[in-house]
This record gives sequence, structure tokens and C-alpha cells, in this order.
Amino acid sequence: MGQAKPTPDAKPAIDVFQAIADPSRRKLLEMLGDEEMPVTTISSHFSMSRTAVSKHLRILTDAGLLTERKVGRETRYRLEPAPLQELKRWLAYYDRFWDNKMLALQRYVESSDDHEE
Amino acid sequence: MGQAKPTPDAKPAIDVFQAIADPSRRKLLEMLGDEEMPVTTISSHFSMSRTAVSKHLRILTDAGLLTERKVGRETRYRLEPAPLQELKRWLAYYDRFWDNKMLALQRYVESSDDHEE
DNA sequence: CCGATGTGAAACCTTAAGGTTTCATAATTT
DNA sequence: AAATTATGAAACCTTAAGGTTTCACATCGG
Repeated sequence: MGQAKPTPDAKPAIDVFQAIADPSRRKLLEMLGDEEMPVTTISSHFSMSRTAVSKHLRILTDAGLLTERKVGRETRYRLEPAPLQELKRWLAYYDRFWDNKMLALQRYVESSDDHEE
Repeated sequence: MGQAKPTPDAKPAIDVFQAIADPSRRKLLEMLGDEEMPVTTISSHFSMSRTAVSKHLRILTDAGLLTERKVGRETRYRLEPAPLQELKRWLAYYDRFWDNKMLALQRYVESSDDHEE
């Protein structure tokens, strides 16, 4: 299971792919894009406990996807989109496969020396 | 934990976000982009057991990210990029946050009526 | 027909992920 | 100062995720 690689003293930081895997966390990102919000307000939009939401917020923050800001007794969270760039780069690699024409040609070329056995 | 929504008789299919969350699976997708490969060949690139790789292949297939094709006694897998479009669409929503100028303006507007408490 | 190959299914194990409840602490109000 | 509000930390529970090993089967090569 855990693929967390402690790496002696480096960032045990959470992987972006892992962070966005959970639907609740995706919802959080969506909610916090337009405006900063304190935990209680945020959790009022979920059916799970405030504490659970708080944990998700921590995970997202550790992944660099949210920023925390203390204002009085409350902690406000807001979207920090930067880490999503990594996802975008990862996806970009697959762009070439989306062009069906190129894909068809590619398969044709491959099949020329190895047709079907 | 399980966020699987059975939905009476629809696709219990695996969520793409979940499917790509595991690094081994991302490696599999990368390997199977250019050419179709049978399980044994694929698993030779991993340190885990062939059976474990086989399970990852199933998960990716269920997520629609791989296609299976039986050829004799072997099963060959190949990348099926289509489902990645969903990810791309999801990411596209966040594009507006990447333009720092717009972000700065947006924050300025917001702060006009609620400055800092 | 027989032994070697290629795979998937089952049963099981360990651990982390997602939740909950309870408790402690700090800032706000009255 | 006392009561209230906002949160995070701890301790715990349940279950699914990622692995392993063992077993059954189908296909291939002789």
C-alpha cells in the first residue's frame, strides 16, 4: 500500500495525484478557488464531521494545493493552483495519443513488422 | 475510504482520478502507450509480483485506461487515452487561476469590501 | 498426450486512508 | 473573569488498497 517514500529528511509532502484522488478533496479545491474560507464555513457544506474536513484540508495543504492563513481564532484556506501544473505536464505527455489520425498511423507502422502472430 | 457509489446497475467502474493516483499505475500507462504488451513482459519491469501487476492492469482496464486483447495464451494490454479527457476537462477549470495577473485583480476586487478584519 | 508457459481467481496479510468522538488550547464576547 | 467559538491533536475503529502465495486453466511446443 503506502508508496510514501520517507526520504530521510526531505518533503514527506503529499503527492498531487494522491491529493486529488479523493472526491471530497476535489470539492474542497473547487470551493476554495474563488474565496478564502474558515474551516467551519467550509465544513458546513459537507456531511462529514468538521474534524474530517480539517484533515482533508491538511492533506491538500501538505500537497501545496491550499494555503493556510490564521486570522484571529480562525484559519482560512484558499486554493493554491501551482501544483496542478505538475498534473498538466503529466497530461501533456498523452496529448499525442488523442489525435486519432496519428494514432491510426502509428498502429499501422507498428503492425508492419509484427502483424498478428 | 470507499467512495464507490454502486448505482444499482451502472458502471461500478473505477474513477480515473483514483486510477492514476498510484505511481505504479502511472508507470504502466507510460509503458503501454507506444506498444501493446503481454503481462509477463510488463511485469518484468516491476519489482512486485506478476499477480500484483496483473491487478493494477485490471484496475486501469476497469477505469477504461487500458484495453485488453487476448492473443493465444497471452493477454496484451495497451493504452486507451480517452478517459484522460475527463482529467483534462477538470484541470481546464483551474486554468483561470494560473494567470497571475487575473488572480491579482480578482483578489483586489474581493478585498474592496472585506479588507482584513 | 505431456510438460512448459501465461494468466486470472482466491484466500489471506498488513497497513494506511477516511471517519468519528473526545480533549486541549487560543481568541472573542459579554 | 466566564462562557462561547474555532480549530487541531489524539486515540480509535473499519475497511479498502496493495501485496503475496497458492491453485486452476487454457494454450503451445514437442
